[in-house]
Amino acid sequence: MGESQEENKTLTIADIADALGVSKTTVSRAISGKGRIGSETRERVLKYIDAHNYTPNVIAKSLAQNKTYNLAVVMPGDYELIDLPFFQNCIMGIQEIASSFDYDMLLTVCNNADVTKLERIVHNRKVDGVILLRSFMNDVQVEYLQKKNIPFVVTGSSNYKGVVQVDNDHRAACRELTSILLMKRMKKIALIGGNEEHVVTQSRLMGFKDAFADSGTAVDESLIYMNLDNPVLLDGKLDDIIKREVDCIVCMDDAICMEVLYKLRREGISVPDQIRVASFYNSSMLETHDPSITSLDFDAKELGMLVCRTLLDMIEGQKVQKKTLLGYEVRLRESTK
Amino acid sequence: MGESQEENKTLTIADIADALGVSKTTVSRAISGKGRIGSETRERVLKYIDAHNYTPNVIAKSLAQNKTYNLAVVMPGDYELIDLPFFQNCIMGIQEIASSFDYDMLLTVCNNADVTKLERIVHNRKVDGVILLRSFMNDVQVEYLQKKNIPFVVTGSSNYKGVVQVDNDHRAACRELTSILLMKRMKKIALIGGNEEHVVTQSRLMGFKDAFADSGTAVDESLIYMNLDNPVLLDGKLDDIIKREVDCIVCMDDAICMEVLYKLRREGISVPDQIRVASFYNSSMLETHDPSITSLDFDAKELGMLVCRTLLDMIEGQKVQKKTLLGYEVRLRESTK
DNA sequence: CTGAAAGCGCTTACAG
DNA sequence: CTGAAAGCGCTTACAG
Repeated sequence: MGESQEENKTLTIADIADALGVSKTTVSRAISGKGRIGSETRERVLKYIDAHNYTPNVIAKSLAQNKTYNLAVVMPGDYELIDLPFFQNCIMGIQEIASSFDYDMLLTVCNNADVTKLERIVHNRKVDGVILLRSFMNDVQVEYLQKKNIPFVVTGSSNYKGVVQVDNDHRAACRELTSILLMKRMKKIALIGGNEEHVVTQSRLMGFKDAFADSGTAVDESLIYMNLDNPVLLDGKLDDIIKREVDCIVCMDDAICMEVLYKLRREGISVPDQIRVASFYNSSMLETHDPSITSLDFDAKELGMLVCRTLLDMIEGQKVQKKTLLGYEVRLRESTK
Repeated sequence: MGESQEENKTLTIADIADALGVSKTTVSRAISGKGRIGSETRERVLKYIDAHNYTPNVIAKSLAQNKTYNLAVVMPGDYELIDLPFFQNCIMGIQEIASSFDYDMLLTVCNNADVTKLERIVHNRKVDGVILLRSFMNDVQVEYLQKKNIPFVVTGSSNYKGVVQVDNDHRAACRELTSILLMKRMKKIALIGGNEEHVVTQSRLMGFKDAFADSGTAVDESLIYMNLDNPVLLDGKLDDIIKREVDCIVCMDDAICMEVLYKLRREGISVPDQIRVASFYNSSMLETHDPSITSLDFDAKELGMLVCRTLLDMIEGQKVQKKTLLGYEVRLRESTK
């Protein structure tokens, strides 16, 4: 009796203990690998588990250990379409690492203005840690998480003290690309940037200025146009920029770059003959564009993987590096010939 | 004594019971609203909870109720870039509904060939139900979920029996758009489709054929090109199609449509003067394209919301409609003038 | 209307 | 090396 194998009845640790004539403690130890246990006993338990296709109840484990084996990933709600591949690849990277450690990923969408979704998740104790996919100069999410003292990592850079961050080295990348443009004897370079509230915008701006400093040239501040993530505003400014007959337009991101290219086409201005164009970011759009557009290239998936690994380390209580910078590549293409 | 309010100590139901001099049972009932309880007692408990910022421990609740308050959303791993906004909007819709019912969304990426990630989640009992963002003619995920007898809903259509599905009415939409093209006296219409394994591809094909049947015209099967999601293959076939001097090219999705437009531009063939173009799907790419491209428009966010609502109903044990069809809009633009 | 008690399926001091 | 027992924070028959 009791020997029948009902496939549907989900096994518990108690069932296994009964079947094997050992205690639940022993079974638990065999599974977790913690605590002393005879290797022969362990083998027996493991073999039984394997044969009967047992999986521990993660919820019960969670309650006992006060851990959820879940990560929250916060995606900004106001993304540009063109940024989607970046987030997506990043998420793929996170997923890959998380699941390999038996963690799951709880995705939520938040605007910087509205953190209630994040609050709910944290307050409900549904996650062991949080990944922010974007950060702001004034970041309500960061402040909330710091206050709550919950492990979190920012994808990108943060100006807040003590925040663990993993980023590509945007500053160095923009510096290098800008230097190349300067070396190609472009004098009047216009820089068009988006939301100044994004930390990455600031990094890019600094990299741009670094290059000028390196070359001993003064930056013409009047050629730096910021906060032009709105297409209508941008369009107006572009009329100015075109009138000023710049050698090159450098766009801080691809959403802006696409608008610029669209405008130039409408105005019948040819790239690169009449004006050069480059972008500080790289979507596949730019690569297949005609002409192809010079840009910077970052590996979003790798970034996601590292962010996730860092967060898991923090959760396990290991020391982690405050700030990790990943590489980049400069893609010189036809638009700056 | 015991009156000090330590902000950091997380309250439990037992603390509240103690403080109020009632039993845990009573507190639980006041919170859940289940079971008989005096309204005065309930008020007292609720007031205390509110004042002390108590949130129930969802994990403990999960264990007791054998429910997780989590949903899994499975995103295909082999998506086209251009489809990303669809998935994203869908996910936004799901999120919105889920969180309003205090459910969270566990996102995972799976190829049809590899369901191990999904299996892990289900096996670990981390979710109460699953949403599949895409389905296949032969769908390992569907088969797995059916076998496991776990509530799930498919976004899109499924040919499997008994699967709950929410979809836009692709067939009717394609029928209507095709009918319009036929009425505009286009005779030779080439249809270019992607992966025949996707259920939606079949629906679109049927809609296309419906329109011909309606108009009493025979479909020229030789003008129907399928499985051309590979750009290189597509390019070759397009040479054929161009040679055959069709009036119009209808693309089953926007990835294909972009390739077609790219090819036509390279060949110096003007749209719509020399050839008309339409797409059975609508990305923002087509709208801003020059010329703008006639296409079908679906509301992905609405779809996501309804899918999620349906799944939640299933989880709560309510009867749900086997198949729900949502509307669409035909966007006639310059490319079929 | 209310409460004592058992239970959900694990983990983990503690004792041996 | 192994086990009995308490505990994680809820829910829910059952009894009153």
